[in-house]
Amino acid sequence: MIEVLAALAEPTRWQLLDQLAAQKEATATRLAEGLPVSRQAVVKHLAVLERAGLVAGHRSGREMRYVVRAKRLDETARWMAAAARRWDDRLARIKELAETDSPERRESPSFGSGIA
Amino acid sequence: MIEVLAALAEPTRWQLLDQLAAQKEATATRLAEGLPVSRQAVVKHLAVLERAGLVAGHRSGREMRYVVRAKRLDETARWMAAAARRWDDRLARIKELAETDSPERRESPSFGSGIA
DNA sequence: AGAATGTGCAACCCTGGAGTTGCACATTAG
DNA sequence: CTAATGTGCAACTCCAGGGTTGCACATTCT
Repeated sequence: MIEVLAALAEPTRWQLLDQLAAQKEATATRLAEGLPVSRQAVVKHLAVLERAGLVAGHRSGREMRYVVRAKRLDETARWMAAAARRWDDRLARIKELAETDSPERRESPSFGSGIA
Repeated sequence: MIEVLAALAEPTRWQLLDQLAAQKEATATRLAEGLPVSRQAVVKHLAVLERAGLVAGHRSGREMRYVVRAKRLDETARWMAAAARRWDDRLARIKELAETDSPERRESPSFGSGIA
């Protein structure tokens, strides 16, 4: 998961993904023509994206063609949404407990070492 | 947006976020106790998270307390889901055009320089 | 006041990632 | 066959980011 996020945390890679989404298939050489970086840089980016599952490559003769994998991005989005919900739930739970358990007390000792 | 993704592309930061979601509020010093890194490292991480809007800090006396911002994560998740849908739509469009326009032709010249 | 405790700043390593160039090898085109 | 085109590998530079330590300053506790 972290792998996907790391892959997405780079502007150049988004450009590649956008181009791929616009053309369905493309080679590293072709993609590099539309960007201010060398072909090799693009190759490396594609490798990262492939490891993350955001792109898939297949060879066709001497060419290596890549396709974008929208599914993977969607999975990640859902995963993040779930995490957000978890956080919300936990915080709501804490707040509720604080009010129900002892409305007059402040500074919940939840995690403390108890020294204070 | 890239800023948020970059902030999330780091395991240690997820640990911080998880701890914060479990405790609602915590200081850098406190968070560092539960992790194998120095307080200063935690401070830096919190700064990154705050810049990304995933966390908010407010001072209370000599302490600096942080709270997790689930909303921001949810926003990002939705943004990604939207991007995934866009990719899907574009590809579907391309496929459809290829079939409707000229079912017998292969190798769409969509992006080509036209030289070939 | 004096000791604890907690922040904030700064200087400093060190590794990994982004980018480049150069070259050898494979596959097509003429 | 020969030239053109496209990949793949390797070595190398550069710097941002994660981590550390040391110290000065602020706030609280007794």
